Amino acid sequence: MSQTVDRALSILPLLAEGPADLGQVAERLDVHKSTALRLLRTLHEHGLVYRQSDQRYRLGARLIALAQEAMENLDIREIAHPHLVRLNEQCGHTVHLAVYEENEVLYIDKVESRYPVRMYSRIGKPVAITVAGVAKLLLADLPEAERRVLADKLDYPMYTARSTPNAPAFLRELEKVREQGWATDLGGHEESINCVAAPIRGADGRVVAAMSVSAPNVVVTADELLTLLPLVRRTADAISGEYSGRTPVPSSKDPHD
Amino acid sequence: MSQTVDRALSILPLLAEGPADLGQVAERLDVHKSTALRLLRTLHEHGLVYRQSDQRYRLGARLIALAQEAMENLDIREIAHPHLVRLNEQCGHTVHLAVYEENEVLYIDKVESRYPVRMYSRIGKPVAITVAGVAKLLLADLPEAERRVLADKLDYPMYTARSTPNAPAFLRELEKVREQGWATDLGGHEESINCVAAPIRGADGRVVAAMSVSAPNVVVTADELLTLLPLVRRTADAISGEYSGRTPVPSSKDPHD
DNA sequence: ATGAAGGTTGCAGAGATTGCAACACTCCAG
DNA sequence: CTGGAGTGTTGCAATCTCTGCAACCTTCAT
Repeated sequence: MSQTVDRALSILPLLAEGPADLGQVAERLDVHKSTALRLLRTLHEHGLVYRQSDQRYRLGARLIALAQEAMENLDIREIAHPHLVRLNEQCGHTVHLAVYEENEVLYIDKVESRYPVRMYSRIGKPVAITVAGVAKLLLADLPEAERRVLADKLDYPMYTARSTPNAPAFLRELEKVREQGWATDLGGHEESINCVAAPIRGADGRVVAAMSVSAPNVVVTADELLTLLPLVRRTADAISGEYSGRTPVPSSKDPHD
Repeated sequence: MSQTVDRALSILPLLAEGPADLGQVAERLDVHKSTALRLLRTLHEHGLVYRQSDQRYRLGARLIALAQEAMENLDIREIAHPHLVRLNEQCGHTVHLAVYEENEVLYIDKVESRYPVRMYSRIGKPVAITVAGVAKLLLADLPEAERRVLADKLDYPMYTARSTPNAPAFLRELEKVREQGWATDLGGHEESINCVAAPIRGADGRVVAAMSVSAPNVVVTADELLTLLPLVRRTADAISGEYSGRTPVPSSKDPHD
């Protein structure tokens, strides 16, 4: 909508791939070097871009700090965190919290497993959207039309033999998840890792976030993990209740109105 | 340098404070509503801004994902991580890695203490720059002129009675740190928490990052923590060596040139 | 020294951006 | 049901900003 800003912002994902010098940026944006320079300067002034000693540009520290603040402002995260910790204390496995936003599902919180074998994941990292239990729950709650459109746009990488292979299969899975009110991922992302997931709902019943417990086969079998389902659902419901204001929150700072 | 981009980027920190509606954004930017709308739209298209259900805007998920990539591309982080983990296995305490950039010091990696008592800190969070051991090391390495200017600009919050009180004291401390080649923070940020820190240097000898081990009094006394200094320094040196290419890296993917 | 490669600046023309005003929409009160 | 306030949205013309160019500067390697 705004050409200049559009160009400037296009620089960010470009630099996310790795540092680049002025010429490379200009070329990829298809603009004159001087134009690229001025855009980079503006980004630099705002701290979103940093110029390293070899004069190449990369993403700057303020970006990281901004993202940090963005996450802390997601109040679902604040409310959920203590519940996640408690769940982790009870079962010992890795607990994740994720939200959906504009065609992406992101982990926004994580409590690490107490077992030595941990799975790889990181807060802020986009989730494997076609297989993760939390992703299924979040997408299953979208209006049907939107769900169909999105399912068509997605790629269906076969991480393992049990990955969701294509859009129709995915839509069927979402329908199932929608009805049963919980989801699993049994080795669909990594052969040896399973997870059980449950939805967190706002006051209007819409799914605002999803949480999951994950563990590798070597620690517990899929069946054993499934026995945790009631606990996971209870935790999710507790968070839902607090989030939608049904439970008097133990102690919280006053909102500014 | 570029008015349009400048305005657009100014929206980000504004939204970092909390969600805002179109009118509020326009007012704070001192532009017409329609202008603010178009800037917000552009930010939205790039996913940096999200429109929540009540039509207010807040920072978007792509921002978080971008920051994630930014951090993963800091190769010092990649190189250092296994060393930090090993150090944590040896001593059991919380290990931090931090870098300096444009008047800020940021934690870019962290390995949690294995003890139940943990300190609060988060990757991406700006460090308490006047007291943290890692901050002292990073600032101590700046050219003297720059150090003086920066020291003057800083605030000196008295987190505790042992916090650095003012610029002259800070500069003296930096001088000391510079000479001894390591730093501590003994209760300067939180009364009961101490830390020992060591610098990581590039091939040219400049300090590119700093790492620290932190632990609360209730777990180990300050004196006990200090006995870890040689270990911390050895770890930092190992990272320095690998970072500046003196050590043949065990295995690494090919750079694209 | 010399040349090449990349970064930086002033300038005039082109074109994008701006603010305005009118319009759409939602919500609430009468 | 109707009217009105509060917001968000769009078309348009004037203008001010941004763009690309070309010349200049700096750094580095030969």
